[in-house]
Amino acid sequence: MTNDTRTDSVPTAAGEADTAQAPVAMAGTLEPEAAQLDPILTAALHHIALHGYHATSVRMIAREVGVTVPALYYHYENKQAMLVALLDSSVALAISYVERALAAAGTDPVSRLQALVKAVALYSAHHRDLAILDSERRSLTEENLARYAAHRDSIESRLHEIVEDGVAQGLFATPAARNCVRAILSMTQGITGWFRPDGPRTAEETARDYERIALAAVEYRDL
Amino acid sequence: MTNDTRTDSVPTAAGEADTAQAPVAMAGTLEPEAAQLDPILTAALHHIALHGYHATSVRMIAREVGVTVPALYYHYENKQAMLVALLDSSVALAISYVERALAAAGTDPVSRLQALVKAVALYSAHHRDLAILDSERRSLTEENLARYAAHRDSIESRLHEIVEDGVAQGLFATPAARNCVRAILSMTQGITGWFRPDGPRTAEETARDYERIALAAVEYRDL
DNA sequence: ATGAGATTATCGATCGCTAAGTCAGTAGTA
DNA sequence: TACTACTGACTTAGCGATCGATAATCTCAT
Repeated sequence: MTNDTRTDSVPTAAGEADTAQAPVAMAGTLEPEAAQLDPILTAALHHIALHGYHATSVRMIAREVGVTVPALYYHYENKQAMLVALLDSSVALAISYVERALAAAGTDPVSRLQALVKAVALYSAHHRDLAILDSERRSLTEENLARYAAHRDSIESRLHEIVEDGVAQGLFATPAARNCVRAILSMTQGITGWFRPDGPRTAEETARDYERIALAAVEYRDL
Repeated sequence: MTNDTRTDSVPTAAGEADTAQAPVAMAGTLEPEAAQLDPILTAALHHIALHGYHATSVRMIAREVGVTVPALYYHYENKQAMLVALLDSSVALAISYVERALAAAGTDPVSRLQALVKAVALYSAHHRDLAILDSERRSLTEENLARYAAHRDSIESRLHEIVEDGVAQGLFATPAARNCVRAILSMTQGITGWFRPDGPRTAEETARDYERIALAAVEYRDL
């Protein structure tokens, strides 16, 4: 009972004292909205992102929350339901980044490609734990995986449209659009693997690098 | 105690007819050398690549090999030692791909970049199971991880040298060499996530796409 | 008095791992 | 050739710990 697949987002103020939004011309501001996770999911995310789903026991989660194990099962049907809820939140947040960026990006394939790459890069850097969860999708049951994959693929579809558009308009010269899309998404999600918030460069600087690399990858000639 | 952390000499003489060993180092030819894994590691690889280290029990491995659990412990000190042996094999094979390709590539940064990307791409496509193991490195103990990371980083260092070289010679125009290197490696390793040997395109065709994308990414102007 | 939300206590299954025994093959000795 | 000793490669049996999950009960605020 009481399982909920919806993403409950309580719109409290995102108390993140982060660096100011990048004043990039014509690109909409992307505010990292705080992922509103209940204490159980927060603890689950912490452990799963660090050690993986199968290496995380419900007892670890309960201990971190400060409750006993059955309290977890009052809110979630089983352990898998917690992973599902986390992946739902994760993909929802990623898509909200992308939608918001594209909505502010106009119709030019160049600025749309930049916007999408910036969105995924900032999401990957600002929400590393959630973004890393993507690698835990193989622990989903078949139907849960199918649902997740559908949402996830929507981002790839958006990117594919943009690249095809750019090729059709003669802006991008890549002869391998499909693999270009895969490459761009792989490399941008790869940011989760090395980016550290206390590292030498900010997420915004990193995102700008990746925007340029992505434009170069599709062989945009006027860089 | 039969402990032995180094290259395990375990029954390898499984009479399996595999591809002929042809250590030919012709320019542009990368012979995928068969990964020589004993039956235990073969079974372990199969399960771990599919479901992950922590989701794989020693009983599953034993069952697939056709022996009992203690037989596994006669050859490997513990479960972790099997993962270590697999990751050792994996990184050794990857490096052998890269070394062989670079040895045949001359000194031109363009052809060296192509060679390295081709090597990693073909490794990722031809040995998906081994390549996917990279994501299991977080299940290593601290010192095992350090050893693995050192080997793994050597490939990144090689690529970084090549890119810096190309920039110094005015061949590559990228203003973000470090992130370019990360992006190229991420995207190329990402091939393991979608490539299927029975898919519409061969590993070699895919590798050629990625060579071009990588050259474009470092902003090589004469594509 | 009721129900949301937590607790105590415990279930059977499975986990990684090991002590001790079996047994075929090989080397050494006469 | 025949007997002995030894070793490598396994098996049977089972250890203690932990796993995900549940039944029954308790505690309050409404």
